[in-house]
Amino acid sequence: MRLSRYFLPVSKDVPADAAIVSHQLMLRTGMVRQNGAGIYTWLPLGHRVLQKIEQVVREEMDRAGAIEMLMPTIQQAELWQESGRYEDYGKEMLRITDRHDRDMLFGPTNEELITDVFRTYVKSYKALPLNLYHTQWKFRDEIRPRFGVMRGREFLMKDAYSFDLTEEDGRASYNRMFCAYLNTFDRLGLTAIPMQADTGPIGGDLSHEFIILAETGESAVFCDKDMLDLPAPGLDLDFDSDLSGEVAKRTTYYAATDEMHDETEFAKIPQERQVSARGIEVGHIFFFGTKYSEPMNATVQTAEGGSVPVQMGSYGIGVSRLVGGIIEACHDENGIVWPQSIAPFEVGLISMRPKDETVSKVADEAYETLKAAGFDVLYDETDERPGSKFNRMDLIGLPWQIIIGPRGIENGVVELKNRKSGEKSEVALEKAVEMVKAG
RNA sequence: CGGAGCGUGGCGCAGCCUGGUAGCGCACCUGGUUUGGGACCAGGGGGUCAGAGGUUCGAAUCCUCUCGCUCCGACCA
Repeated sequence: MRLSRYFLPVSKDVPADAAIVSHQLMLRTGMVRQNGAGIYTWLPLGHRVLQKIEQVVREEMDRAGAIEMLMPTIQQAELWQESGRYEDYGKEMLRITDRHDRDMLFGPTNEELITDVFRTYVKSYKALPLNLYHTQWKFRDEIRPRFGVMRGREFLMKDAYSFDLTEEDGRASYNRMFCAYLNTFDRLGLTAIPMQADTGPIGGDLSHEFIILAETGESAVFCDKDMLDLPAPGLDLDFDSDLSGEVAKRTTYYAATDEMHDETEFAKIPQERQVSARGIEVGHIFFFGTKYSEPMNATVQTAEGGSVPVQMGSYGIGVSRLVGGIIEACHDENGIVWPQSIAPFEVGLISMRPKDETVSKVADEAYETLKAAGFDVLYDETDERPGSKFNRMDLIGLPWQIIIGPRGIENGVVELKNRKSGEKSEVALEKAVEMVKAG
């Protein structure tokens, strides 16, 4: 993408309304624009990141055997009346009425809809296990939205739903999601800690929150330091195998959020391993058995000819929240430092003298070479001073910068800068391509 | 919903107390000089001062109401 043709409204000034660094940076880099309390327009740069995160989440869900679909944002009230949650959900549910005076709502989550889909089409235990997911906008009329996209009212969430014949199978599905989540967050450059969680209004008895540590996190969290060093299960994990060992490896450690915290248990950890910090919840998984299948009559026939309510779980990842969460974890005094996996562009190409024919020709060629190598490239060929170009590129945090100017051209090299380490090297373009590919 | 604060060009702010032709920095436009870490000079465009009532000869400024936003608390991906 040529910067002169792109839409990238960056700002030097820190917006007064933004209280935390990720929100400030998102506004300064022109990723989002606020429309109202907790409601945001995603501008091109922010939209790119959102889509990249969504894609990583999608790939890991697919790898774990989940199947993608798409459910609507606006739902009819009937299904919610059936499950009983139309009353239970309270004011957080945005209720609306259509022209025929029908009760509708903007979906805060999708258990009812998916259960309805399931009961309509699935009748036999032979179709199980089944895991269906989608990534869709949700609306929760929060009492107090805050911190930009971290607690918006409208937010993008990936939610998956598992269906199994028995509770034991259901727990196996839960374990698959547990491992898939660890891999997902790992790919996003995050250390996410699974923590025993309260099940809240969704219900059920088995639930974990996935928390990333950040000073600006909304909840106090406590865990064993050793947990932070556990590697993710890995992309070669066999999801058809028994994953209870992988899960147990991580659930034996002490890790709890504020509301589940047990000071006595925590004190049993050696002092130097006690981590007391703040965290951001980026994922939440539940196994809730027949909480919805029973009232909504979602049953399957068993091999014996009987009929039982299906065992369900639900698994959410806050995709739009992750944008803020990742920035909280990945920034420095100069701006954002994107992990390569989700950077809006992988390479920022800077032409130092766009008005100089030689420089411009070499830079244009480099642009084509980089694109051909498969990179997303933001090509700054604007006629601005070097300082503002460097600063802008640092601010938006692309992992690699390739700088092309008269000095390098004389020696047949480009300057490659790693945004995270700040390391600069003068190498031939081909070598730079290799280095970027290597990460 | 309880508590605190803020609404003045796109962004950051001053002006309000003590009423009298709306100002500064950034950004933007034009011309020129510049060009390896946010340049300089000259000229220029853009604001129903959140909205509605009221007081007054006169309101960004004083009074009343409404709306919006932010922060702290209880709730949550």
